[in-house]
Amino acid sequence: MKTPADTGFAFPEWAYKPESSPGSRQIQLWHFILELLRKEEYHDVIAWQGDYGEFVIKDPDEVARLWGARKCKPQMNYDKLSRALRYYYNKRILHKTKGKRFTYKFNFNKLVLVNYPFIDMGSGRGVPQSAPPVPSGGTHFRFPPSTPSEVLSSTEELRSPGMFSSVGRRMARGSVSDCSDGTSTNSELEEAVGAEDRVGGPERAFRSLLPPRMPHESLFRVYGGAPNPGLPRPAPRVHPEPLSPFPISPLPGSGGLLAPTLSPALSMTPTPHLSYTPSPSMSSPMLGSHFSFNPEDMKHYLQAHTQSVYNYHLSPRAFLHYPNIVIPQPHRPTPEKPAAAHHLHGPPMPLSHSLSQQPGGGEEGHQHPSPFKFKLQPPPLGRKQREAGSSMAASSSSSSSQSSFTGSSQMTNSLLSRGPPNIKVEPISDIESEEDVEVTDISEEDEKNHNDENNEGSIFTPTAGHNNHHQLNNHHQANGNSSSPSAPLPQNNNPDDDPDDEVFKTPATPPIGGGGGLAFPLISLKSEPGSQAAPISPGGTRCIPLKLRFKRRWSKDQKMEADGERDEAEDKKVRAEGEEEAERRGSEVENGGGRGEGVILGLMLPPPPTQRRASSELQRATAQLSLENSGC
DNA sequence: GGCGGAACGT
DNA sequence: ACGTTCCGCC
Repeated sequence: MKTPADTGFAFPEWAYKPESSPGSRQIQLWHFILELLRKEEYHDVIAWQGDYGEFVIKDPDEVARLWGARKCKPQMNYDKLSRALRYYYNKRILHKTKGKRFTYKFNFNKLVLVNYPFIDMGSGRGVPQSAPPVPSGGTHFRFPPSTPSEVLSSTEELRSPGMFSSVGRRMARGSVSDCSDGTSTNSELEEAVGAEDRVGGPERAFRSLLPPRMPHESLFRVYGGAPNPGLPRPAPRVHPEPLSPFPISPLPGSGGLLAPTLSPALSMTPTPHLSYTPSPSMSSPMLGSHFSFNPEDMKHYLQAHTQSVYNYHLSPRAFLHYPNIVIPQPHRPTPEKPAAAHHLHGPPMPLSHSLSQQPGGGEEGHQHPSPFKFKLQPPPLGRKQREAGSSMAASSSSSSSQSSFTGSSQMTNSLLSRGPPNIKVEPISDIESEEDVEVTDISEEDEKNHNDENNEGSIFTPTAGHNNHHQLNNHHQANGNSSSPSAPLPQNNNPDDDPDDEVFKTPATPPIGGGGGLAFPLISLKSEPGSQAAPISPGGTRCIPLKLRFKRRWSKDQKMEADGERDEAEDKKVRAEGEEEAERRGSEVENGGGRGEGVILGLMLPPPPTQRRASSELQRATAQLSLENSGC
């Protein structure tokens, strides 16, 4: 559809659809809420509160007014707004914090991230409201290229300012407009937006992303940055000015960033998958093991996130650690993937230049889009059906599984590449779900649950558990030992995939491949095989061309997806039965369930090639995010 | 305050 | 799909 080919990413509908996407023409309530949350000016009316993703509407009437202004619905009031919010329960975008008035909580697990990798929700427990969205560094993010498609299609676009320009215009325009109604309340937001317009260099933006604070780092198993295990949070958060959150500020070029900082998105989300899984998605090709991720993949992935970040200027938390991720492999010596390994240690990839390098460095590379797919949330069931159920029975009637999407992570390349990427992974005992582990918690702690909720989880997770373990082992071996030559990862991989798969998978970018676009994958492939050989071994196992690996993985993924869908269906049923609570927790669930849906962000793989939307969408969405304000 | 159905609009 | 509006119920 939209831009088909080009893109590599597919997102969940709600998350990214153009319409739903943040920037989309018609802003969605949750995007709007997020927007308010990230602006200090509105902290008196709405702010992050205690738990991760939890926010409180301090002034319901004002929030409603602002929302009404944005939507040109002067009649808006909290009662109506809250109704809209309640619809998000089913979608799993939000849930109500019981017992607290006007307090809701985002289920970031699944969602967002993609779009808003950086959001910082309250920073977890620790930080109450503040959650500054801004990434550290003061860098402000910029919107991405105007449209995803563009981005995807042409690598250059990302870099080129021109892209932005278009966006900027839109934004600008948007800001101005008022509702015909006469209520022009939106001015405030809009102003902010306007500020955003300015476009800086995209590149900078990337760099800028940094790792802000990591609240829960500990939570995550892996964190990259070896360097900063705990970032002291120096001054990480810079709040942007109220009005203009994203000033132009150029980043510090050089330094910025830790280059490494990768996408936070992951981190934030509870969902593990992404977070960490960088690999998986990417990994598909490479490693299967838990963590495996190729540097390349990671890069791509990260890049993608980064972009998102920019786009959204969300907060950084997400990033946490990507910079160098080290994976400890307690048990098995082998690292994940061969390729990865060397990448990590060794030579920076070509791609890397973009982010990793310094500003002057040059062009960034290319961010080729690679399609990922993610599955996000499960589709909510319609209650209608339920009703129907009376007659029909709620059974599963409709299947609306939107859950999957793909995204591509184009950008990641650079991220990882930076130097020696070390990825640190915390010990994984668990296994199985890397994913689970990874993310976990962040937010959730509070909730206990675990249970089910996961409906979502259910979606994906099929059997991962068992398999995973098994697989994992394999992976490890593969990686480390290489003893198992044949199957190093890819094949079996299911393992990694699985979880990851669900999480995100990366296809090889087939579609894209052709030609025009660049598929990053391709690139990576080339690079790998190339000279650097895998450290691994003689055995050569790993040598498998990435392409093949991807392919294999892909296939699996697809299968997986299929499973996933089924799960969803089940999910729905379950829900129907009643699991409200579960649902609520669902979000949190991630911990446990992990894999489930979340997926998050982006990483999941793409399913059928056909589906994948392009990355373009992604970008588009991001770009639009900013636009949202404009509204009416 | 909060929930969720229903009709309706886009 | 995604609300918006209205409304009854707890």
